[in-house]
Amino acid sequence: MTDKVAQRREAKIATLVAAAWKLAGEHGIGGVSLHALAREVGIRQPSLYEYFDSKHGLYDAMFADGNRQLLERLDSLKLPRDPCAALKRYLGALVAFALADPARCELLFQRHIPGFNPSPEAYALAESALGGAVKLMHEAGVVEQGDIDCIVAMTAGLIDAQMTNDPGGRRWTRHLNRLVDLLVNDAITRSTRA
Amino acid sequence: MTDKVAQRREAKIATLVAAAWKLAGEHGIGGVSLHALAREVGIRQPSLYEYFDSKHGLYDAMFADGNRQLLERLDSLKLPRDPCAALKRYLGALVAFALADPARCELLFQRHIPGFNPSPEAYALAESALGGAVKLMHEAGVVEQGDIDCIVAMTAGLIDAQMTNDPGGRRWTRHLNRLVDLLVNDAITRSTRA
DNA sequence: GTCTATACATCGATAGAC
DNA sequence: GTCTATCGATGTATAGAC
Repeated sequence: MTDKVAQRREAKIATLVAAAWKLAGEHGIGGVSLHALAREVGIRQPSLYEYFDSKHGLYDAMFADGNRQLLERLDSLKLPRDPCAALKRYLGALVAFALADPARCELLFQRHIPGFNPSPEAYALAESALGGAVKLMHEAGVVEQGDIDCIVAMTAGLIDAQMTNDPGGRRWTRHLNRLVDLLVNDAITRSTRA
Repeated sequence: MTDKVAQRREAKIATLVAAAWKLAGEHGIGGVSLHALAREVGIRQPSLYEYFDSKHGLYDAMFADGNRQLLERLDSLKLPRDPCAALKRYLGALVAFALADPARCELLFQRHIPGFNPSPEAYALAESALGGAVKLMHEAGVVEQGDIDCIVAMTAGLIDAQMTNDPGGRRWTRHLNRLVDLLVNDAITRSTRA
């Protein structure tokens, strides 16, 4: 019935998004064009408008899809009991995920698409991933917003430097655990002393 | 003589670059078009090819110009004698410079122009600014490349988070001095203990 | 050195037949 | 739901007259 129809439609959208990721991997996230996407899946470009309202609609679907991939990966982690160790494991997985696909990283963690802003529903998925990190920071004793901001920014800085200057390497990311320890300990020290 | 000609030519190029910065400030660095630039200075678009070989040539001139602005600002700093304080002053000036103009920051410190890579001469200017920071880190006792990388990445992370999430504010940048202290002290501790 | 004119490509989006 | 056809805008770059 209509369920079957909707199901096939969702499957087709998934195919389109997957093809879009393929193109993004080859030409960068900004290099994805609707013409190329249609060619990739064997249809004509105007037919895409049956599935996406606009190009931003495609980006939004990709944004949601990428964040769902991330959440899936984070949810599957077996976190150690020690809160700080758990935080390091969580952030390490996040960093590895970001670096595994530069184009995906561009869309999810950087702002490379002029005029694109994710829909509230898609953005909620991204918030969820960040929320997981914040929760672990709290458990590790990092409660001040400023200290949380620092850990987030430092992690993002490592990702960015690694991807820009040494893609595929470990020159920057190898310092993640040490820096997390450093910032967590500093945050705890200043919190308890206050 | 020919000096006068060359001089007027350089002045015109400077005018063009300034106009390009104006457009970049209004529409983002990627929103600078040669048509708009020509219109801005009252000439026709093909005439620009008298001054730049291509659009990347324009970007290269802007990249060099932006880095010259940065070096000028950094050179004019009165640095305190204490090496760590000097480093903080230097990085603080760099962060302020980066945040003062988002479009300039896009071109100089991020990689937002597909296919653009600065010429060796222009890139040397950027290296010079970074070199100043590295020199101060050395004087402050940070000698390991890994520790230098961390301070650089952390600083860039603060800039990026600040510009993306709170442009014009201080939510992230206010932690710069504290984090520099933290990372410098940690680097010194591990170096002398080794 | 600046102009007119234009080539040439890409892209997002829409109209309407089937 | 997919197609053909096409619009309309934007963009870089070149040829050649003045």
